[in-house]
Amino acid sequence: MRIADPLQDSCAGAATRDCRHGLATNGCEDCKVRLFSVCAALEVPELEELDRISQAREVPARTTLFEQSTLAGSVFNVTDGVVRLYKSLPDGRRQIVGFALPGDFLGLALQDRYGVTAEAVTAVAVCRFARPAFLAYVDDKPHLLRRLHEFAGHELSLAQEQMLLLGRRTAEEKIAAFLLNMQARYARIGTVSVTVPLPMSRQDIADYLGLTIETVSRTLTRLAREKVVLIVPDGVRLLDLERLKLAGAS
Amino acid sequence: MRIADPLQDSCAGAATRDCRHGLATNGCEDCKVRLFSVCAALEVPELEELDRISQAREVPARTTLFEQSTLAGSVFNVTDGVVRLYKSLPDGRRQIVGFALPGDFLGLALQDRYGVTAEAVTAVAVCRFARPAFLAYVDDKPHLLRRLHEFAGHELSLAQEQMLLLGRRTAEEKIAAFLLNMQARYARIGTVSVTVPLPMSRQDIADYLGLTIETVSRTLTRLAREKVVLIVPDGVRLLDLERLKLAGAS
DNA sequence: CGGGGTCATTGATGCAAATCAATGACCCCG
DNA sequence: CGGGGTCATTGATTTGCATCAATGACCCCG
Repeated sequence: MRIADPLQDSCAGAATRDCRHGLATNGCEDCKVRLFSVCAALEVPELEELDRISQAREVPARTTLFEQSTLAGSVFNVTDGVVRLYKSLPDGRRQIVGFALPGDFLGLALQDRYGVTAEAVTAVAVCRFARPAFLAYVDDKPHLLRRLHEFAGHELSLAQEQMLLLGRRTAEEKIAAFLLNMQARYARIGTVSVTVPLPMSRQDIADYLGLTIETVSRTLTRLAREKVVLIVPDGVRLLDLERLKLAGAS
Repeated sequence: MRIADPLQDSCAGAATRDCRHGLATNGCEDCKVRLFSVCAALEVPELEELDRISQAREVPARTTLFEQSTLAGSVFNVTDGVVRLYKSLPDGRRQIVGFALPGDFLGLALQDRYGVTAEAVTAVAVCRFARPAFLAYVDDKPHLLRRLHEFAGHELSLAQEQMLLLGRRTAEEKIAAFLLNMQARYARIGTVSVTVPLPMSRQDIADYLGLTIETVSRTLTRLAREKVVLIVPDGVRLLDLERLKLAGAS
C-alpha cells in the first residue's frame, strides 16, 4: 500500500502506519499537525475495511474530478499533485477557494452535491471512496465522525481567513500571505526546501487572491527587485521572511 | 420554554416541538430548510437532558460574546437579535465573516479556540451550552453528530460563496447579493415582510462586503434612484427583484 | 532549426472604489 | 429647545488595481 499520509514526515520517529487513504495515521500523540488531518486511531480490522472501499486513481493535469452542484458520488484523498477548487460566475469570472495538496480531502463535507468544482492542476493521484460506502463506514464510528467534524471546522476557519484576505488585504499582502501559506503547507507534507513550489499558473494564483494575472506578476517582480523573494522556475525562494511576514501576517 | 426554532414558520402545519436551543425540531420531513439547521429527531428524554445543560442569556447591543483565539468555552444558539462574526488585522481593518440571526449557532465547529470574534449588533438573546457538557451530550448521539457535520458543511459552502463575492464581484453585485441573501434568511425565520430589516450599520455591511461605508451608501442610493430598492428606516424594501437577481445571482 | 502555442512579464492608460472632506439627519439628554 | 454625539449621505479628488496592448520566454513538435 502506498503511503500518502501528510503527517509521515512531521511526525518523524513515531510508528507510522501505511496509509494511502489519509484516514488513519500513526500514534504520534503530541504532533500538533495531527488535528489538521483526519486521522483516527483506527484498528487493523477497520483499516482493512477502509482499504476495501477505496480505490487508487491517477488523472492527468487539467482533468475535472467533479463539478460544482453535481451529485456528490465520491470522497477523495489527494495522494500526489495539486488540485484547484473553484466557483464560477455565469460570465466566467472565477474564484479559486482552495488548492488541495497531497493529504487533503475533497468532498468531506459529505453533502449531497459538490459545492465547488475540482480540477487537477498537475498530474494527480487520488484515493477514491464511493460516498455510500464511505458514509456507511463512517456512520458507526463516532470517534471518526468527531475527527471529520473537527476537520470541517478547520476548513471553515481557513475559509474565514481567506475572506479576511480577499476583503481587506492589499495586493502585496495577499501575495505575501499566499507564499507564506504555501511554504507552511509544503513543509507540513515534508517538502522542506528553501524554494516554495508553485505548480499552479499565475492565473490560478490571481483567481485565488482576487487579483489579475498582471498584478500577481508585477507584485512578484517587485518583491524580487526588493530582494524579498527570488523567482525560480515553478516556484519562489523566500529570502526575507521577516519582510514577508510583516505584509502577510494575520 | 420559549420557542426560537427558525423552522417553525417555514414548516408551518407540521407538529412543532418547543425548542429554544435549536437542536431539536418538528417532524416536518420534507422541509428543505431542515438540513440547514441542526435539528435531529431527538426524543423527550434527550430533550430534557439538553434542557438541563442549557441556560438562557440576554446581552445588550455591542456586547462581545467571545473573542477570536480565546478558549472556546461555550456553544451558543441565537434566539433573538443579530450577532456579527469577524476577524481583524492588527491595524484595525475588519472583515465580518457572517451575521448570526435567530436560530443560528455560534461555536459549533467545536474547536478548542474561537476562530472569530462575536459581538451583539442589537440586543441579543442566546441559549448557552457549556462546551464540555455539550460535547458530552453530543458524543454518544451519532445521528446528531452527523447533523452537526452537515451543518458545518453548509457553513463552509456559504463561506466559499462569500469568497466568490469578495474576490470577484463588483460593489453593486455585492450589495444586491447581500440584500437578496438577507431577505431569504429573514424569510426563513418567519419575517416575511416586503421590507428587509438591516439592523447592522453601514460600516458593518461595508466590512462584510469588503467595501467602504461610502461605497455602500452610494450604491444603495443609486439602486434607490433607479427604483430597484426603497430605503426605509432600519431596512430596505426590494422593489425590482429581477433587476437585483441579475446583479446578485450566483 | 523554425513556427505556432501557451504563459509570464512589462508598459501605457483607464476606471471603480478608496480616501478626504463637508453636510445632513436623527437621537438623546440636559 | 438646543447642543453634542453618532451615523449616513453626498461631493471632490486620488489611487490601486484592472484593462488594454506588446513583447518576451519557453516548449513542443514537425
